[in-house]
Amino acid sequence: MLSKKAKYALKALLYLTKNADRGLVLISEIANSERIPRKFLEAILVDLKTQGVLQSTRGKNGGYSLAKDPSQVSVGNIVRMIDGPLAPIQCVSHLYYRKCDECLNEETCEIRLVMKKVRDATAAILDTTYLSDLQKINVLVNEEPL
Amino acid sequence: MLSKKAKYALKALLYLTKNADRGLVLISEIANSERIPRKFLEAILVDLKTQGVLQSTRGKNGGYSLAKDPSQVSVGNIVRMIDGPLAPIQCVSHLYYRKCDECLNEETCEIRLVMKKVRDATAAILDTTYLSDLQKINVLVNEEPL
DNA sequence: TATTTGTCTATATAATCTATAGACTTTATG
DNA sequence: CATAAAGTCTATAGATTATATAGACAAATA
Repeated sequence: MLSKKAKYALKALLYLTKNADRGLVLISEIANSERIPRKFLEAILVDLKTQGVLQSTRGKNGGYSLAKDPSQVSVGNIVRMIDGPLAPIQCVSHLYYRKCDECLNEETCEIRLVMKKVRDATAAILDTTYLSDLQKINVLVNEEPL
Repeated sequence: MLSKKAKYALKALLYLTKNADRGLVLISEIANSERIPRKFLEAILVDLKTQGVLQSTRGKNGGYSLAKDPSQVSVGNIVRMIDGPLAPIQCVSHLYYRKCDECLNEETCEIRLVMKKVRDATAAILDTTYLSDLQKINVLVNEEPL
């Protein structure tokens, strides 16, 4: 399960992607628009800034904007930043690999093999889906005829 | 992330699958062989029994065995029994569907679409992999030449 | 009736998730 | 230079879940 934190992060980043032409956007605008608890969102944005996905300016007229091109930030990147490994078990993770405590022989672990498939399938989707891809999805929907 | 509980459940079921011909197997044997905390495993097995995957007999010569044919029990079944939904977000789950609290329009939610792909890919793997499939994996490995 | 084995109930600890409060710092602008 | 508007930092708190452990209880067999 994706944490709420990660879901909020994705929503916030997508909002900033959609509003990239408007320059800096206020935390509270994002919080209101996406119905994310204000203070919780603050912490998430600081986190994303630390990780280099966002940039911000303080003081009057300040706010947040993307630090990278939306075509360079994948959903997989973001989920990993907030929640850690995509893999259902760590012994199958690429970036967060760790041996299972109780496992005697990793080579012959059948569960490991199934979970590896799941990890690979998940990564294949999330690591090839970028913010820019998500943004495009509803363009047609929003362009309703007058 | 799969919980340890679910991983232990899978390991225990796989162990029982491999030892199906031996009749009833002791909790403590499973716990020792798979290095699962004994008392914790107990609770898991009771759970799996309640859900109809296992059967047990009390008293001397008692123990656990599978209640179904291993070709009828999928990894997806088991994971759902213990951890609930396979889906990364509930709004995309088939059996545990629930609307996201903060979501205004589910139809146009881009995040929902990516996560739906992940859920479908995961389900495609786990719902078509049965205990019997897992059991087969190491048959060749174990049949080492003398 | 003693022993073996599963069952039930309660408890404990730790971690994580989700969130909130409030003081502080920076920046623009009048 | 004072004020207002914004992000930042630190602390905390409540709830839930994960991961166990202990011990009394019930059933089956020999």
